[in-house]
Amino acid sequence: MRLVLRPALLLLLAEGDSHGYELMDQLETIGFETEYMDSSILYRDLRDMEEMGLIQSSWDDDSKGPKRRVYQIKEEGLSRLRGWLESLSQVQNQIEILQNRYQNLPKHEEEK
Amino acid sequence: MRLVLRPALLLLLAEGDSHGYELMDQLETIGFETEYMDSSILYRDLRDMEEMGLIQSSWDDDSKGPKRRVYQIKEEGLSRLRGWLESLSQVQNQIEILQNRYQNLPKHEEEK
DNA sequence: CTATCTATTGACAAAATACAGATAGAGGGC
DNA sequence: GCCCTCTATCTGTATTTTGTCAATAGATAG
Repeated sequence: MRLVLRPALLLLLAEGDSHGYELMDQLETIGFETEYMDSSILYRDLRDMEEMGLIQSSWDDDSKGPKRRVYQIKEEGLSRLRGWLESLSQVQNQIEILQNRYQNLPKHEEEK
Repeated sequence: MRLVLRPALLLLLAEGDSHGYELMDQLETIGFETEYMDSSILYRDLRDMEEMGLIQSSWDDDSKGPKRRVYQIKEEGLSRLRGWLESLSQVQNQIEILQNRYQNLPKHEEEK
């Protein structure tokens, strides 16, 4: 889900420059199961965020293998990240309420 | 977002039968800002979940005003709710990691 | 020379969301 | 009666977002 994916990508880039293929791996450290993820979504999000002016890219020609497009976070990316994290904490709050109220369902007791 | 909306609707129905218009209000108790929400999405989600066999509806003709379609959760709805809550706790985990790592960003210190 | 890993991109179908109404009963104010 | 507001549900359609699948291409190991 983009809801978490984009903030995750921005955070990783805030921690250091990276390229798509590497970000894919790094996402696992944030709890994403990238084995079931299609990478095209990630690349698309990166290009979208570049269009939005949150990150910028340049070709890394020195590395071996196919060329990499290396992304770097911009100031606007950092402030957007802050904003996204704030709205994510609202989501977190909603989920927490759901979990709590589920535990307190009357009929639920018997199934324990 | 459907990601949280549907589990929220199911939970409310697990707590007791209700109809669309009332659910709209009840959503606020789960942290939704329904003033900015389009009700058509809610009604569509309810009908979708009925098609999925998670809930069932019947007309309440006794109430005054326009007829209400009252929804009731089914067994399948309850087990689906469990499943959705489990995947939501993964999301919760991801968000938590993001928040923590954001707090630990090196450059971040200066801006405090 | 072919299979695999690295790395990015494009095209199209499918699903979700936003937006903008249509319909309709009940009640209050004038 | 007429208008307005509140309750209540539903439909259509445009737009955006996602998912899926495949194409391309350099490097390396066998």
